[in-house]
Amino acid sequence: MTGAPTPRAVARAETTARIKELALAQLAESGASSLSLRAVARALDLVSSAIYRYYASRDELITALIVDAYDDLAAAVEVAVEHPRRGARHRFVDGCAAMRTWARAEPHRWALIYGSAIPGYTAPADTVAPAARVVRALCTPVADDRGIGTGRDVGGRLGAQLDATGAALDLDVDRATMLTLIGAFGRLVGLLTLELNGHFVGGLEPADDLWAAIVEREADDLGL
Amino acid sequence: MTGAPTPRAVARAETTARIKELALAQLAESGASSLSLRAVARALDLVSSAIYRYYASRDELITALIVDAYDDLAAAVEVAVEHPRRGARHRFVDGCAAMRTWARAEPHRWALIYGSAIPGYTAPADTVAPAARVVRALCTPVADDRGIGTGRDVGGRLGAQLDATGAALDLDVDRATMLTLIGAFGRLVGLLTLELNGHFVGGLEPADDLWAAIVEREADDLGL
DNA sequence: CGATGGCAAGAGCACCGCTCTCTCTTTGTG
DNA sequence: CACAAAGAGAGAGCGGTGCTCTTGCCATCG
Repeated sequence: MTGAPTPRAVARAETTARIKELALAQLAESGASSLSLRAVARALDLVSSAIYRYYASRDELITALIVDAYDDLAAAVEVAVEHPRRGARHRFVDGCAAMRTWARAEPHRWALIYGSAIPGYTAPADTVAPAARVVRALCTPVADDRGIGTGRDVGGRLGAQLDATGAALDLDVDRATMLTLIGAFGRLVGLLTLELNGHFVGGLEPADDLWAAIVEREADDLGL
Repeated sequence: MTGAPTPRAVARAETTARIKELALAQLAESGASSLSLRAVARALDLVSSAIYRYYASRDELITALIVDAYDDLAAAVEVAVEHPRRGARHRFVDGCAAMRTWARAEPHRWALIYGSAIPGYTAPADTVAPAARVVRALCTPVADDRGIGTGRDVGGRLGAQLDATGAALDLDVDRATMLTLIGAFGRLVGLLTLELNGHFVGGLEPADDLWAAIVEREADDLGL
């Protein structure tokens, strides 16, 4: 069945990939909300209606781009974090650096996944697994280094939520560490969002030093 | 000159306000990128081209909404922070709570100011003062409580950037505190963005307890 | 009173997402 | 192998968008 893919199937896969590729290029220079299926079709020498053979709607194309972006970012962080010879602290810092590097290189794709949701557009379930992969990758150095513990435990509803989150991410860390990790991830996302959206132009640009200082502090908080 | 505004000027101001008001309503239910001048015109019983007498372009209308959003959020935080009888820590915590309350009540406006920048749209200079007002309001409890100092100083380029930022915000705090404040603001923005965009639906929703725990930690870090 | 200038209207341009129908070609099967 | 089924593109079309330009009305001010 899968032995010899028919020429038509090959062509279809190729066209689908080209559409995504051209959409990405267009995204890079005009942003998500002005992504035009018609323009993609034009660039492909196709009539606009033909696009709908490949993506049922503009939202479906955007969803594909979102999933790709998550996967791409997650892969970048995973690679950065996967240095077996370095200590946990170095791996965490490298993971953070990889995230910022990716975000600065692909600000439009960053905006796609961590920016404001497109109005009326609700992310389908396909996106949650890739999204989780990103935060999981960033957390693995800490999980691998587990055993330190911050002393304080977290109880109540928040404790249960943290347990559930750790389980969903397949991370074996105590609650207090999980809380710190979520806080760290939130901080990274926030600072990156602010930087990419130009909120730092006043006096904090370039933000390399700021980023480094913050990440070091975060590593301290994580007991790395 | 300003003694008796002509009826025409009054009518113009009124129409301008109504346009903004209707645009805001439309924003609330459809999001920024689907804000339609034509729809606003229809709701106003105006022909679409007439809108351009009041706002030269869609971007200009959106800019007006952005400035309003900053001002509104800043006012909310300022009120929350202005309790003279409470201690600095309480005031800071209240300010953070006000920010989250506002963001959850007006997620579309939050997205407008802290979400991904609209493609091709570059925020005009008019927006930086209101934007600074927000972070300044959040920082005032700490600045009022100054004198503690975290011990460590920050040198180099980052130190200068922190000085510049403190000056731009008209805040008299030492560099290490400024760094912590920026980190705190970034974290708040990031967590709020994640929450509003549904990144917590897995297991952290509702995020009230998470928010409370994070803010308490932040207050600790600030030495409040 | 008469000239000026703000204001609304309407037509129009170039674009958009999406649907429908029609035709042609590839595919898989009886 | 022939033929029905399914896939792919083309084209027309609908209702929507931001924005421009021209035209005519009417309040305002010299």
